[in-house]
Amino acid sequence: MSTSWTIPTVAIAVDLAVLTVRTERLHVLLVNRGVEPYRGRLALPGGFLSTEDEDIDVAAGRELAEETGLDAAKLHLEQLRTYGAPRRDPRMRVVTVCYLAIVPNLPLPSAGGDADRARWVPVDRVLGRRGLLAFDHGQIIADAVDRARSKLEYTTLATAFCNPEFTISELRRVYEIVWSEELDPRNFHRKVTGVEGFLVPTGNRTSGNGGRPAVIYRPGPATVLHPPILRN
Amino acid sequence: MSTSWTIPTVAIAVDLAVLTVRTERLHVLLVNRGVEPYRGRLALPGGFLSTEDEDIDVAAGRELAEETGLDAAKLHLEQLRTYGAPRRDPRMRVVTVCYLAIVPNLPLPSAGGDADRARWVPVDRVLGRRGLLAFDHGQIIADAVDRARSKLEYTTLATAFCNPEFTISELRRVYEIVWSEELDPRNFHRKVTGVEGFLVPTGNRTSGNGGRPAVIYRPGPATVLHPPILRN
DNA sequence: GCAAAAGTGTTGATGGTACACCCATGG
DNA sequence: CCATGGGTGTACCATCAACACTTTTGC
Repeated sequence: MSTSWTIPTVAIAVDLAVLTVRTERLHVLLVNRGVEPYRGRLALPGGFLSTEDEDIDVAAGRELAEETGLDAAKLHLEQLRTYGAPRRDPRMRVVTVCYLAIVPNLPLPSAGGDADRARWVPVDRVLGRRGLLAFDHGQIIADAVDRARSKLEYTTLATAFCNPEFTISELRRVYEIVWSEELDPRNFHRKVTGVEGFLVPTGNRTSGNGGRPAVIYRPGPATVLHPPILRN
Repeated sequence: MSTSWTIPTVAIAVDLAVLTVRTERLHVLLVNRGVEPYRGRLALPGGFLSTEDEDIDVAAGRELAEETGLDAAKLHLEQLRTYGAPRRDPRMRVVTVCYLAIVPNLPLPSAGGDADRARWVPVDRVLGRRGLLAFDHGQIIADAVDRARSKLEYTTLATAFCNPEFTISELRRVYEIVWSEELDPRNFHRKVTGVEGFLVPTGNRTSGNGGRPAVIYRPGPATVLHPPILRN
């Protein structure tokens, strides 16, 4: 249970709550547990922290890159919370440092992985259902979704859900899907274009979608929204 | 380096950033380190987590009660962040789960403790000074102050700095001192009395301070501020 | 009365919602 | 031409900063 040190040691895990928007719903990345405990249930991707010289934030980024196949430096990744209830893992004392990651609608969630590797699950299918998720991962997902919903209001987080180039309609759909709330397209347009540094026009426009072509934007340098875009 | 398990173990510490307002300044509770490393420097109060069955949130509450002599259940305590840089402690790999606590102006910071026990230090004296604090505790205090400043805007956190009964002037001084910003007393009064569930009048008034007596309030049931009280 | 602190009323600026209206494309 | 989605103008409403003004105490 402990090492030869007089200071007791505890296992530390790093888990990821990776959120994305796909097929008009908010999804979370989950893996099928192949081992006990909670064998067969769904769990957040993650792993134990080694004693090697790796910052926990870096470890989370490495995990994220492994799971998504993308460069974690280009994705949104932030610490969410640390969970340390005494018997959350029946094997031993485990404290989990959890991270919230936001990724765009990836073409392949787990292209070159194992059979039972990560898959996207709609958030509203896992929340409120008991017996589906391992450990306290239901609570963690709920906290992650709360954080994401809240940060859409006063930060530029929504662009992390979008591809590198996107239209204002696509950005608005992110808000609507994450918040489960309809927004007025006209007022939304004015709000987001009015925030300095939020959106940078690429100079290109969409075509072939029916209707007037939309200006295509890239994320700007701003990280906070002045003024914020508030829910109801 | 590791136990008989294949899972390596790491030491987990729980540290507290306890903030209060006293003598018209924001203070943080610090202890003098009596042992290496960083012997003689100031550090946040805290300790290692044992493997015993104690939730980390509960462990933080116990630490807070020990340091302040107050019932932690009646104080504001929330998780701040977890710090896990590889060499933040030169002895071994230590990951620290940090908590932010807010307490009123206590009559005694460390009444019945050791000689070099905890003491209150003005925040503006420790921030930006190198060589004064142990470990990465300067960064942690900066994060704690940021969190507190931000939460005054949209939560009822400010009442946690006040005694159980307080006037609107006292509440305003909390905002002004934590934000380092002067507020208009008249508009502030209207704002805080306009938020439902923020303040509950006790029916009593102050006397003997010169000037018109102020109504004395208790904290109400609200935890979030609708509408928020914003900085400039 | 006078100083000091508490509390109210009012005005002009600003930001938000609701919605009428115009623009640019595909079919 | 018409449907569809993109984008602008505007009227009305809530909120807020600024500050004149009233209230209630101690001295």
